[in-house]
Order: sequence, then structure tokens, then C-alpha cells
Amino acid sequence: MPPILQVLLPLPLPPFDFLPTHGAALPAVGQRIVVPWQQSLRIGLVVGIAQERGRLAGELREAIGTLDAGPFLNSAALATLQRVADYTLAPAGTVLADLLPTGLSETLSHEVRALLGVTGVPIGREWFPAVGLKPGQLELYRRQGLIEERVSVLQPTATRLTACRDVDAALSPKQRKALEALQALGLAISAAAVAREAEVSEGVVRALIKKGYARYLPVEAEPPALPSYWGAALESVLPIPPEVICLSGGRRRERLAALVPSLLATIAAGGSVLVLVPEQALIAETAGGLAAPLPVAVLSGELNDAQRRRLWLELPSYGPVVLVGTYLALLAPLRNLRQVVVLEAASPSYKLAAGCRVFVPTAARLLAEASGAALLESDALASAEMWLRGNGRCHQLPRTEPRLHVIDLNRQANWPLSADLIKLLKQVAERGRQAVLLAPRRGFSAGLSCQDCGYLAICPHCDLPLRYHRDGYRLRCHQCGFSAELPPHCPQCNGHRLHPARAAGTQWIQGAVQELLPGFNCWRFDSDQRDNLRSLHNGQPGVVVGTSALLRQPPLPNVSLIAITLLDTLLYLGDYRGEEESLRLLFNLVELTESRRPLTVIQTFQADHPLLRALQKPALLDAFMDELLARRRRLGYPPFTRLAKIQVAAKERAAAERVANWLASALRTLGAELSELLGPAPALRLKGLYTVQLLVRTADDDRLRTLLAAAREYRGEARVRIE
DNA sequence: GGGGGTAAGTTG
DNA sequence: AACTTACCCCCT
Repeated sequence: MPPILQVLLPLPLPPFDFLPTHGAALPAVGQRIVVPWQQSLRIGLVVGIAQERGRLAGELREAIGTLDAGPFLNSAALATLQRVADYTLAPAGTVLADLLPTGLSETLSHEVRALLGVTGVPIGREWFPAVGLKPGQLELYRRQGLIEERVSVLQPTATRLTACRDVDAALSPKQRKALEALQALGLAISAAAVAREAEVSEGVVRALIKKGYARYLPVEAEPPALPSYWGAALESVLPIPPEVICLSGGRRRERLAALVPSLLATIAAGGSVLVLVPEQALIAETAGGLAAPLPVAVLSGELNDAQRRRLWLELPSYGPVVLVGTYLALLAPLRNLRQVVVLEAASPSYKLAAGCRVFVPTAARLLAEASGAALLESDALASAEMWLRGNGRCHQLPRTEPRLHVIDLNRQANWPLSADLIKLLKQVAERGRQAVLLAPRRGFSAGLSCQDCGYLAICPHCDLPLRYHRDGYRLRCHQCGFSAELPPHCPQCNGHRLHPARAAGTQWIQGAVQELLPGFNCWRFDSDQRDNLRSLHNGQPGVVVGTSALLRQPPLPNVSLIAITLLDTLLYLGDYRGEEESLRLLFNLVELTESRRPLTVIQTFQADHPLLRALQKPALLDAFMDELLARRRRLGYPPFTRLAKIQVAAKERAAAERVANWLASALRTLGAELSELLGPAPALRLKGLYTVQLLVRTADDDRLRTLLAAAREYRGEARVRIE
């Protein structure tokens, strides 16, 4: 009885069973394998080999063949894949498609031939490209056991020119010169290259080709160059104690520098390190900073297919190395992975927006567990989760006490720039310095409303206010992209007093600054308009108004003022983590500027918020984090519970509500208690779909999995998504 | 009887 | 996800 191969394909499905290729050696777990799939072939991974079969062997199809001599994923990566699938409740194939950046969508060479002694098929004993056969025919021969097949990855080729006959009397002197030059070159990139070399015109070389003295030859393409990074060496700092697993405080560069001794030690001991960053923009800075003292390789979305393939195939043969990458590097075949470092570990950019929607630091933790590697997370401000996990093993780099000026908007008249901020901006202009103003959103204002009847413009596809944009005087939905002209009068009462809502966006702030400081440079930087900031980078005076997009830019050299124009929006953005995330953003303001202590101004209606005290007095930060945790514990939020969001979406409001209510009752039937089920919330329209949200909150993973079983298997009139 | 569209079901 | 099948409408 032959064993059964469990093959995982990069499709939103669990592993499928196949019979091993007839007459071939049994593949290893982790190896790439080509299998027949529907009418064609697909590349998958062997994730298990079972002795007993789930269904009759006759119903299984036979694998076509493997692509490599050994595993494509190592056992730690395979275990991580499985753990991430368990954790996110996504099919393992979804996780594979999300996390494996190369190897499963190669172009294949596929050939067939008749088995020895087989007659009556229009195929001989010679290998023959399978494209010449109809898929149905191929499948028939397969089932009857008449043919054998072989597959391999089609290597990328390049065309080169080569000589194929020797010089003879039939050639003109110039042609002779060209052919001799080509013979000397062996393989030439092009006819033009030969012509340059022989100092003749290209037509001469073309004549050689036409006469059959030279011809184009497909050759294996050169391996693509891998990117290398150079940066200023990091200033050496005191190493952090070896037991530390959570690092916070300081600047990004300082945190990176503080990690170097630990990375050096791992490399010296023959181990490899994976350093994860949340976004592409941080790759160069990180790899550049580490490359001076350490052997560094990089794997991110910036690499093209050929580069990824090369790196993946070469990594197992590398010596100890620091691999700097985005989530695409999680499953990389590093030899002897001893340390996983997650930089900016609380960054919301780590949350995958599609597929299994895993939070990458969570996947990194599962990888570290599976490989027996040490895990170290770092961020300007530790998240509640990091703080709890790192209990007693947290290390904080010294923070400079900011020069903070909190402006209580309850006591100031001017809008959107308070009198105090205006005074400070004038000083910046007078002294020829730079200022950075961070607004809570792009556009002119948060909405358009009628002063007479209270009407507020709402998106026709979403239950959200339309944002008011001054460029082109339009209303835009920041959720679905809908855009409309400004109505000439109120659609509800026909009144003419339509006014922008007070919450000011970047356009409003920029306008206000330009009015205040005529002739002084004022740039805008948000996802709508990314002004060229070169003059500011060169140190020239000016103001830049932007959103948090500015934080991903290099720091400015001559900043004397940073202002948050409205803290309050930030505080109420998002969920129960709003406060923590706001404080993190405030700590990250130091990345805007090269100067140590620019004046930081915060305009707010809540001038006595505890967050501002924690920002001002670094010594109070531990107490702030402890209080944050205490509150999370009291209210039953993560990290003390496991929280899942179920999103039900349908075109019809009634369908979404029906399914959500059905799910809620199914959860109760499964034993969900009152405190474990929150919602269903009222239906909200987003991008034309009515969405209803349910939250499931349990004490542990197992309980969550039990309760979510119903939602996971639901197929019906609404789309159900679990995060 | 078939083109063009959508919804539902299957893939080993 | 990518594909097949079933079904409907409408036209010839």
C-alpha cells in the first residue's frame, strides 16, 4: 500500500492528498512537487506523508514530480506555516500564498513519453512537450497508465550571438574582421556589440548571421545581482543586557545600534538572525545601518522574481547572516536561525491587509518558538502585549524630555491655529528655521454641514461623512474613493450656509499658515500631495504640513517647532488601543528632526490627559503602562483575553443582519457566555456592502477556536470574515 | 439551440 | 483562487 502525500497549494484550501509519482523516490516533507490540478499543473509543497488514506486510492491522482533535490522550506518554516494557519483560522494554503514570496508560480517545462512497451498512443518513446496534447487526452493516458511525465522549472534564458563557422575566403575583409572579433568574444550580447568590438557597422554582422557564419543562441540567463546597502555605521552604544526581549525608548537609530552587540554575538556563535521591519521604507535604513559590522542580506518586495529565486536557493548555503526583511522573509531558509528581531514591533503596518491577516510580530513569535530562536521586539513605545510578555525583561533607552507646550483649545479662540501657535510660527519665520505641523487628516476638513438644518454630507456607498477637499472643491469618501462636486446649496433645506466641519485637514492648515506667513515656504505632504521637500532637507527655512506619512520621511535638519494641530482626533481613532497608539506617535515625533529637542506643541481639548503627563515625564511611563495593563485586565481586553472580530458583509442589509444574528445564536448554542459575545453591532454600509460586526472574547486560544467553528464553516448569503 | 450572464459547487 | 456546472434570460 503506497503512502499518501499531503500537498499544500497556494490556494485558500487545506492540504490535498496525492499518490507519490510512480517509480520515483518518495519526496521529503518540505519539497516542491508538481501535481495535476483540474485541467492543468500546479506547484505545491509536500507538508506531510501519511500511511492511511482518507479516500480510496483510485480517486487520488498521482503527483507528476518534484522540482528540487531537497526541501524548499525547512521544518521550522513548515511548522510556522501550520501555526499561523491555526492561529488565524485561515486555510494553510492561504498562509502559504501570503508568506512564500517565490517558487510556486514558476513556468514549467512539461514533457511526456509512452511507457516502455505501450502502443496505440500517438506518442513515442521520445520526450515530447505536453502542450501538444489536449488536457482530457493527457488525463486519459494518465489514468490508463500509458505514459510517464517529467517536469522542471523553465530556466530564464537570454539570447547571445555566437560564431558557428570558421573564417573562409567567401568573406569580405570587414566580415572577416567581425567574425574574428566574435570568435574572440565567444558569446556576444548583440550584433551591435560585435560591431563595436570589430569597429565595423552593424550591417556587416547581420550579413554574417544571414550567411550562416553566426547565429543567436539561447543561453542560461546570468543570475540577477542582489541589492546591497551602504549606510553610515551606527554609533556604538552600551549593549543591552542579554536577557532583554523587549526594547523601547530612544530613537530608531539608537535602538538599532543597541541591538548590534547582541547580533554580533549570535553571528559569532554561528547562528543566523532574522530582522523584520514593518514596511519597505525602513529596509535601506536598517540594512545600511547593520551592514558595516555584520554580514547582511535583504529580502523584501523590492526584489524581483529572479532575485527572490536566487536568494531563496542560495540562503541555505550562506554562513551565519543577518537577513533584513519584511514579512516576505518569515519563511526564508536560513541555516541555524538563532535570533528573531522585530523592529517597530507595534506598528499597525505589520497587519496583513488581505489573506490570513496575521499580525507579523505574532507570526515571528510562532517562528521563533518553532526554531528555538530567541525573540526580541523593539519599538519607541512597547505595546501592552510586549510590555506584559517582557515582564522584567524590558529595557528602555533614555528618552530626552521633550520641550512640550500643551495648548488647551478650550481657552484659545483662533481656529485652526491657536494664538500661541501663531506666535511660535511667526518666530520660526523670523529666525529662518523650520516647522513641522501634523494634522489628523488630509483634505480641507472632516466634512461639510449645513448651519441651518444640521445636514451632514454622507457617502452614498458608505455610512461615513464625505471629507471636504479644497482642490477642485469636491467632497470625497476616504473609505471608498467616491467623489462629488460641492453641492451649491443644502440638499435638505435648500439653505446656503454649507460650511466645512471644524476638524481641520492638511489643506486648511496649509492655507492658514500661508495666510499668516505670506512669502514663507509652506509645503504639504500627505498621500494626496507629496511636495518635494528638498529645500527643507537642504536646511532652508519653511513649514511642512502633513499627515503621519511624514514620519516615514528622513528627518529635517533645521526644525525648531513641531506641532500636533489636533490631538483629540488621534485619541479617538480606532479601538481600545487608541491611547497607546497616540502616545507611540508622539514618541515617534523625534524621527521628524535631526535636532535633539525642538519645541513640541500639542493643541487639544483635553489638556490634562494622562498621556500628556507620561510624554512629559519619562519617569512616569512605567506607571502609565502598568495602568494601561490594569485597565485592559479590568475591562477584559487583550493581552488578557483573546479577541476575534467577525465581519459579516452582504449587499442587502437584511441578509447581513440575518446572518449575523444566526451566527450569534450559533455561538450561544456552542456555549458562548454573555461576556464572550459582543454584538452584533448595527449594520454599517462600507463600499456598498452592509457590514455587521461581532466580537468574540475568550480566556484562551482553544476556547476561541471552539466558539469560532461555526463562523469558520459558514457558507451562504453573506461573506463572513474572521480576524 | 445557443450566446451571455450569474450563482453555486468542486478541486485530491 | 480558479475552474466547472447549472440555471436563467433572451434571441434566432
